[in-house]
Amino acid sequence: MLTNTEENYIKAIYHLSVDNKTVRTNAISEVMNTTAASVSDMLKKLSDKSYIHYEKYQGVSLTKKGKTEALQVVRKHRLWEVFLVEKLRFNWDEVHEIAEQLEHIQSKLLIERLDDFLGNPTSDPHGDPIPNAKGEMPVLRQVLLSELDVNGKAKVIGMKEHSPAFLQYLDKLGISIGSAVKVMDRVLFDASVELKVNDKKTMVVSHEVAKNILVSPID
Amino acid sequence: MLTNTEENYIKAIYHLSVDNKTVRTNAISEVMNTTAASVSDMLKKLSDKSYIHYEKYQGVSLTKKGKTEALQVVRKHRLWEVFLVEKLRFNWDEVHEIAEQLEHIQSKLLIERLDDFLGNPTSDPHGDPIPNAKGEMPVLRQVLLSELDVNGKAKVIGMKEHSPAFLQYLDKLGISIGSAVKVMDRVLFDASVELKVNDKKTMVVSHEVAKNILVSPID
DNA sequence: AAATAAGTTTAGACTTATCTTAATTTGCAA
DNA sequence: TTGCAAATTAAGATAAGTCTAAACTTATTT
Ligand SMILES: [Mn+2]
Ligand SMILES: [Mn+2]
Ligand SMILES: [Mn+2]
Ligand SMILES: [Mn+2]
Repeated sequence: MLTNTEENYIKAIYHLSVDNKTVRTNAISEVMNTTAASVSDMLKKLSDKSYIHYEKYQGVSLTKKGKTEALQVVRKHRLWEVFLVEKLRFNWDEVHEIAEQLEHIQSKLLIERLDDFLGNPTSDPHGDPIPNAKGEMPVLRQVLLSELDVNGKAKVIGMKEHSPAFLQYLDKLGISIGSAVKVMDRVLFDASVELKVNDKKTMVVSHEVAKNILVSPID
Repeated sequence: MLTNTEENYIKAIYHLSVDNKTVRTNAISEVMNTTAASVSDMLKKLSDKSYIHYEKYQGVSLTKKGKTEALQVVRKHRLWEVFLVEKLRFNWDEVHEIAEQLEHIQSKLLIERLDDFLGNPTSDPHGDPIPNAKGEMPVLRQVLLSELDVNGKAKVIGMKEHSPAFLQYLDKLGISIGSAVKVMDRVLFDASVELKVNDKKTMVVSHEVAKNILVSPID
């Protein structure tokens, strides 16, 4: 089986594989908080066990086997986060560290029973999708921020408009992919949206802006 | 903090400390499935960290600190077992291995929330008492086997009669302290009890026998 | 008291997993 | 084509846990 550290490396590679580009050693060393040399060691090991495709100096990508493994770890992490929030009444910002431990518990049966117990959730408390037992990601419901109900929470998953002016404006507001947003209010007059971003900053954006932000609702 | 292995050693010492006698190296090596030499190494380490009282060649006992630590691990183990059986619908004979992993998860808050979520149970699915957050063992409810309801499950915690004849008879039946018993039926005519022991053997014992066996009901 | 057996400890070393520093090599962009 | 950033290797350190073999202690017999 995989050690906890191996699982963490594979998970890191998975998360760094946003587009289908190869993942670089330095990128991994950064998220794993270690040196490039250590990463090279581990890449060799993971390659020998055929969890990754590895060509020296060219970065890595997960094999089918590696991706399956990564998705299982992600699945466990997110299911445990749901458990902690839904059943044990943790806040969504308190659960990550504990889930980092729980995700390594080995028992297929346990995780299937947990999944059922939680009602087979499709996303975790942060709005991230939960892969099913086969490692398939659910298709995310996606709506425009302008369509979200008042008090609705969601996670920003993309922008419809890509002009620098728009993106720079979002930057200034502190809104980016992955941001958690909550609609605090909607102005009747012009459909401007009062938002809370990442549970911190409150701001108002115009309807024009809101209808260019794609979000995935969090139940 | 303690490593998982250190926690397991301390727990083993705790379980071996039935009376207040000292625990011998060989006894530990047996339950830990390792050699006496390895145990000696570890005892030195645990002694240096003052989890145990250790005099060479004289066996060990837990210090106050060590006992507290042991009870926390036992508490976690048993609470997780309750969770697995009560919430995830595992059978009581399927939960031990998983609890062996879960008992090492580090988070005070988690275990307190879990305890509340489970309704602050005082015994685990095997009838073993669950220490509270302070490490105090609950006083077990205890009744005579003769008083247990039909379909009631319990754990044997002692005998009232201590004659060799009685104890040898119990031996032959396979009933000892720690045995799980379930009352399958009670004969109206003479109050004989039909029992299932350790989820396996079914047998009939007289009322005279049943009223000399102390048990602790499992809810 | 010596001898013996049983139990325990020490010495020394091994394994596995992971990390580090300090070269060295490679790929690629200017 | 050269210079540099990125990546790899070499060599070794550390930590945790384990083992075998030899030495030692304690208890029990002669
Ligand atoms: Mn998380
Ligand atoms: Mn999450
Ligand atoms: Mn158990
Ligand atoms: Mn138990």
